Amino acid sequence: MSPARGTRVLGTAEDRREDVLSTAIGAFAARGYFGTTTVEVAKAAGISQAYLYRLFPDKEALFAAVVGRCFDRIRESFAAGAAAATGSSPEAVLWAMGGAYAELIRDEHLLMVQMHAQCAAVSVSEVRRAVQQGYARLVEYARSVSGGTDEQLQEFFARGALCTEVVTMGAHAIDAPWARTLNTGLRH
Amino acid sequence: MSPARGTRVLGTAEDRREDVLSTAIGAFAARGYFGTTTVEVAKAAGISQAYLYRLFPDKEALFAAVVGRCFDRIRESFAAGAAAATGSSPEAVLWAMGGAYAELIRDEHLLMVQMHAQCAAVSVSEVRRAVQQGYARLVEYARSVSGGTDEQLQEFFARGALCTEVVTMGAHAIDAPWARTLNTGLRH
DNA sequence: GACATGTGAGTAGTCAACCACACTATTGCG
DNA sequence: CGCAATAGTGTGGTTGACTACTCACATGTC
Repeated sequence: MSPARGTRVLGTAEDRREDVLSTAIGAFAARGYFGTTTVEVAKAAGISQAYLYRLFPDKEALFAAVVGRCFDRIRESFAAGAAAATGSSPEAVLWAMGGAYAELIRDEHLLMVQMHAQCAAVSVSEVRRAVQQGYARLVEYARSVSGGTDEQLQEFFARGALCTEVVTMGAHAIDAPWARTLNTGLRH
Repeated sequence: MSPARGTRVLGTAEDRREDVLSTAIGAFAARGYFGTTTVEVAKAAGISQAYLYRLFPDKEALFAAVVGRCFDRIRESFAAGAAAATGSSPEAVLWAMGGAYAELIRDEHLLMVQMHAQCAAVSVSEVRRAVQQGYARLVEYARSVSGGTDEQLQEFFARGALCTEVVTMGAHAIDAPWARTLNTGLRH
């Protein structure tokens, strides 16, 4: 039965948590863990700050959960890329995963949260744990699905790291020799 | 003539600014632009917060200056490495510069400010300008002194980016397959 | 006397976290 | 079925601590 007009409709807390995790990526993207207020996150999710604090114990846990969510998305994109790879050599699979990742980060918010997570990892223990665990899963997944060597995997993630740096500093939109050097062959 | 005992000795404002730029690297390292207070920076430099604001117009200019200082140090380390290179091939020179850089970041503070600068670059215009300019100089310097190709230079900076990520998340101290994969051959 | 170096004591505003309370759904029971 | 008790969803308003930035004033230097 559909609810009467004008009355409030309640969802489940779990639904709301999902909403928050999705919208908070956009909220944290610009100024990261320290520079983003919990009010901004709540507003982005369309809930009150008070309720945000009922969904997550504190700001640290909230951000760590958002970071975990970002890693999940990346892992999913790896899987999609690997599934669509033309060929089964490590090179072909890694190349396809890189392409899927490049597609994923067309929305730059995710990339920036990734960067901010690295920064917060320095001094926020729960975030550091999330980043380490996220990377661990990413590396092992990439290894298992591609069968690449340590060197190939390292190169793969090094290019990802460079890509992140280039985009956060805005070099991908600059037309100068130094920027072209960094951008060469990068599919952001 | 040495000043009388117990009286205050004044330096020049320029000296103080230098002090601040050096000590502020340590202050900003842990929590970055948004997470570090100007009081902390002043305390690290041994001056009052009020005087800090006479030396720098605002927090943004202060942090941008600190970032510029970090890039200067990196450039110096590149020069030292290049000077000590055994051989003049691009590979040899880049390898030597990488080694000097690895030596420089034995003090992890510099590396972390570098990371935080990337993050702040997303939303703080003056910092973004400092990062772009710093990278531009770094890339062009590395190119001119090594004579490397775009591909070689890109690989060089990609490994630097990976190194930064690994250290900020603490993976260089972890003994697990995924961490070893990322660390392979990295001289942090 | 003129100017530079340097500080204590603010101010107006912001932030994370909390609490009392209102509203909605579900369940138990006669 | 009726209806009260219970549990879950959601918010306005507050608080105490903190933050970037300022100003009047003191001290040292030429």
